[in-house]
Amino acid sequence: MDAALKALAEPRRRAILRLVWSQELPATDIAERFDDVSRPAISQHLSVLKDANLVIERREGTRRLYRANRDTMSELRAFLDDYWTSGLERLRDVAEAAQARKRQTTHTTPTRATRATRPTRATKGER
Amino acid sequence: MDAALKALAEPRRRAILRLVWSQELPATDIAERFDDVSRPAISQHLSVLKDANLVIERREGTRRLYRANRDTMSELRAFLDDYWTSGLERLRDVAEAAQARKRQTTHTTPTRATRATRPTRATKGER
DNA sequence: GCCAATATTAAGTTGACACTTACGTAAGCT
DNA sequence: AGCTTACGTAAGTGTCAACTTAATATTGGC
Repeated sequence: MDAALKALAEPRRRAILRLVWSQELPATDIAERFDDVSRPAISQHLSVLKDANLVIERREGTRRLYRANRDTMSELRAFLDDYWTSGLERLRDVAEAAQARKRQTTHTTPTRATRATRPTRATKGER
Repeated sequence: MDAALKALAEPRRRAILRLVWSQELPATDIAERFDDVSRPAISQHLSVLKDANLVIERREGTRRLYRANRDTMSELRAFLDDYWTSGLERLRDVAEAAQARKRQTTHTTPTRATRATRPTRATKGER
């Protein structure tokens, strides 16, 4: 999902994905729509999209036909919908935020040494 | 919308956005959750998120409080839902693919002047 | 086998960007 | 005023990724 999001951050790839959204197209056809970029560039973009599972490649003779993988797109949407609101640590964070703030205003923090209540780190590992 | 998508491509920023999703937090509190990155780095991320309209900044004394801008998030979702399926030029593009291919074999177009017959390129300008 | 067509891979360049440390700035204390 | 806290900005660095041109697979037809 991380890969998909990163792949979509690039406008050119969104344009490509759009082209093959409702049509299967060979690489050449896709590259021809872009007059400001070389064919290898498109090929590389297609590779990224394929790795992110956003397009599906089908070989036919010497040609490679691409079409959007809509399933991944809906998975992505589900991910975006859930990601922020998925609870549990959500609640923990909120609770400790208040406590952290309180710790600060209640009294002039005597020292920084009171590290006993170390705050839970944000999840670096992306869930 | 482009900026929002690009901002979300970075995992750290997603983590930050998650932190302030249901709570307003001062910059320091946010930075404290990340032990593997410096405070200025977080500040820069917050700046990006703010530019992308994904968070809202509120000043209170010397502190700056951040919270997620959920409106932008739902706009983004709507954008993702519509972008690929929004028809019209979808069909035009497909139709003109063959034409573009044909035109290439003819004489090199002398000037860009023929605006009327100019093919609608894949939207580089994002819609 | 050889050639042409289709497309990716290799190698290198460039610009963006996620970081770092150092410094600047603004608001509240005492 | 001077100090501290809270935070952003400047400047520099290393890495990554989007592109280029040149070279390299595959496939199909002769």
